[in-house]
Amino acid sequence: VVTLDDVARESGLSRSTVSRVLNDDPRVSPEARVRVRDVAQALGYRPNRAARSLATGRSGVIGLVMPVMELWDDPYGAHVVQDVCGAAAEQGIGVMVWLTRAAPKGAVEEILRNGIVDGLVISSLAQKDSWVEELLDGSLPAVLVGRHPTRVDVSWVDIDHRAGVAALMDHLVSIGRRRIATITGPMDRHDAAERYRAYADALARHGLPLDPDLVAHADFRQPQGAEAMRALLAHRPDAVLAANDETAHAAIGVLLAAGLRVPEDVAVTGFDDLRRSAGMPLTTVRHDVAAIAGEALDVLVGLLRGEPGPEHRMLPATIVLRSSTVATATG
Amino acid sequence: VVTLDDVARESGLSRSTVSRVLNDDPRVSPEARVRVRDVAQALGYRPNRAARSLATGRSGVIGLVMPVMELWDDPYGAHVVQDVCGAAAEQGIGVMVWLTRAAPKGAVEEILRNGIVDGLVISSLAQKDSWVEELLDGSLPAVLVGRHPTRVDVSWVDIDHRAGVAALMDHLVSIGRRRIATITGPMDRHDAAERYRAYADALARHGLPLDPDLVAHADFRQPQGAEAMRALLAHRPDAVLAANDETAHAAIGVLLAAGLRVPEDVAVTGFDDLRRSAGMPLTTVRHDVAAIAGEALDVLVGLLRGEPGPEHRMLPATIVLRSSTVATATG
DNA sequence: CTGAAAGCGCTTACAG
DNA sequence: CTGAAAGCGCTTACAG
Repeated sequence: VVTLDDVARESGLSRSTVSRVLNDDPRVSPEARVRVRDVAQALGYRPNRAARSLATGRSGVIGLVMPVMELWDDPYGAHVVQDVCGAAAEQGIGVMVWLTRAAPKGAVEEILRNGIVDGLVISSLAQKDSWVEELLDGSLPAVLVGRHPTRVDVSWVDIDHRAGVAALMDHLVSIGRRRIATITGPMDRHDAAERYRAYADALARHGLPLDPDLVAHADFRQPQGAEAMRALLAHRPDAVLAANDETAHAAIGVLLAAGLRVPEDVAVTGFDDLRRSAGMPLTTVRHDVAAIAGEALDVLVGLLRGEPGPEHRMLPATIVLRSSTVATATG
Repeated sequence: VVTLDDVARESGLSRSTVSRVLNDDPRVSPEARVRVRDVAQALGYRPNRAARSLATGRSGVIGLVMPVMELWDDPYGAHVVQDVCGAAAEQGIGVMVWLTRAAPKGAVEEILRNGIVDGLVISSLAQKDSWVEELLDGSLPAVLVGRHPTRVDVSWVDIDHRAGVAALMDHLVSIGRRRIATITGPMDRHDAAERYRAYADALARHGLPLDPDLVAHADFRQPQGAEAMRALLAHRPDAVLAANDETAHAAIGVLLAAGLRVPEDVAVTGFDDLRRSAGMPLTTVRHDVAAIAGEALDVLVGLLRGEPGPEHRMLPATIVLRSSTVATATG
């Protein structure tokens, strides 16, 4: 393989200069810059990451930690993995993934001291995960994705779940719905809890009662979502705010099977807009995971550069109207 | 941080000896071994991976490459990620994950030359993925997970899909079913194609006709699976071999909704047994992804040690009988 | 703007 | 069985 020495020899310059060019150090003459670039290109030079890492003390690799369960619930988790990896790749940063189990004994220690990652992106929607706290108390710079923790001393990036749901509720009320039911997600998850809270808040804001009969619990997945919808049926809602798109699709299936029209008889909303589904076009909130991942990486890179933390970024939630609530919508 | 030098100084031995102890080199006296271990422990020494990597030319990190789509289709993909990471962690090996998109231009180059991984675990069920070929033609040792490629010069680990389906079919025939329908997976995937082939083979073996009306196509996911089952309903099958568990559950839902009894009127089988579902206990084939991941890692570690390849390992498929085919089964 | 030199923390022939 | 020494391929003050 070709090393920095080879490039130096071939270009007639010193290793120092070659190194500077490769690291975009401004203290290099334009001529040297061009020459080095050309030679490096011609020789197909690629810096040795281990050597660089040893010299600088940084690896150019970050860790992504996520409970493996989040890969199950809905498309969200997979999007996080994909988009964090994508955003990192764009910056030449590598990603090591730890999919933690429920009780990751020793895992925290292992992650913190593995000695290969510079910092951490942590995705945990669970309301209380002791291992997250342990990780945050460790020595690695870290940023939380998709969670608004109770702790205010940690950096996080999240979208505004409550604003999104508030917009959906306003929309439902504006089209004349008054018996608005909800199917929640797993309430031990931060995002599900936030969305439910926003549902309750919106009812109050519009002077509507919070009817327990109109609240059904599910787990973000279709089978449970369908079950919840069947339970709701007896109470004749004229709208259903589902905690996510999967659940919304399941609900629509049940409604149609029961001979009801969507949206004429019952309007249905979802949350996420992560994948084009076979079902009816959904009025929903766009959960832009790619944007979240990009922001998270941005925050982490800042921390790695020594910028002061913590940094908090709340991304706006965009509502999209489609035919599950608006009969005339093009979808 | 504490380095190897610190351990050497503190233990009164040379760096060479300390290094040997840490690498389990047999040429060390028992006394030295104990002394070094104690001191290292007391000081909380952790080897610097970059330094070790630079000295040895190996990183102790492998790459996992998988099309991001496989995370969507069914629980299988997520299991691969989880189990490969788990198996690697047990051996102190790190994993970098690349979730490739459909057309990963530049990605192959990036993966091959990123300079940080020693070898690759590649998971691709697509029948033809040009990037897989490119990766295999690269300079990194690699093992394929869950695929039986056309190329015979590459190492792979897979379970015996055909044997699994054959066993399911024998079982269905043995309980008297003759109008056995199937709901396939996406036929451009190797696993789906294998399972379908085994279905056809089994029919022939039992002298049963392959009736096109009894074949419906789906994509491993519930909505399409339900659709396929509805299409099948008109042709009155007495059994349904679904391409995976998700599809089987969807099929059962449709059957029950149509007023049919499972298994009395229609027996249903799945494939995977990856997660405990809320639905009816399924007769299925156990797809032991953890075992596959373990074998794959074993093969890769062997290749990294310089053992000659390619290595091929076909794992047996275990069939489990439950109440979706056997009314008396305990589930 | 450029280069010689030291150093990052390990491993591994080589000599004893 | 043990140690002194060279080397892995970079970066970065330091001097010019």
